Amino acid sequence: MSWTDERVELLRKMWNDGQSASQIAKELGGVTRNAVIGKVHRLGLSNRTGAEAVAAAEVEQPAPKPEPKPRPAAAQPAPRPEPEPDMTAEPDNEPAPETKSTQPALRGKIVPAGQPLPPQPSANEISPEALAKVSEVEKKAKRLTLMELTERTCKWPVGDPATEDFWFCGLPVKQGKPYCEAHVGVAFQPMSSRRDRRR
DNA sequence: CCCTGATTCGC
DNA sequence: GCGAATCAGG
Repeated sequence: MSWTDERVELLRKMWNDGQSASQIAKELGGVTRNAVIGKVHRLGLSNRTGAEAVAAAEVEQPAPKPEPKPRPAAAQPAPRPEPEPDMTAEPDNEPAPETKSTQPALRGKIVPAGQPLPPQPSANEISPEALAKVSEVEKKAKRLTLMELTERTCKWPVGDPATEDFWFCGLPVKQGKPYCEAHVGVAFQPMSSRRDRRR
């Protein structure tokens, strides 16, 4: 692969967008993160300042790092892969026997548009904190595509699969979980209380 | 261990 | 110019 104008442009865009070299490399394909970094330096845009060096990429993302107050609000966290009730509240059991099929849990079937989430038993017993954390995390998400997911990236889907505005969290997963810490919080719910169903 | 960017230097 | 190897750090 060579650095065509298009590829360089994408590189610039992503770099100025705050994407990491490895992410850019994955996006471009055919190059390693080293190649990307090397190119970045040769292009003289190693310094990600938006001060002035930015001559060709005016895609400034207004989100330096203020102190947003994401309230628990959350009325519809779009996705809910598998709110596994989790019977032990302890991550001892491996829900996914498959080691080869890297396919996310949401593989099943695409819910016929119209009925987002059929099974929603006693669902939302998730702590408001967890939800707040999720919405907060989604701002820092890597926004990976299905193909970019690895065994160490959070596979929590965000957005509507039917639209372009769909991606996977992509942040580092927790332990051997399929999700990052924040998403594990909502995916694996501990038994609310032992009273629920005195089984 | 996973990841980040920075540098070097043979090609 | 390119990027693998390496370095330095989180």
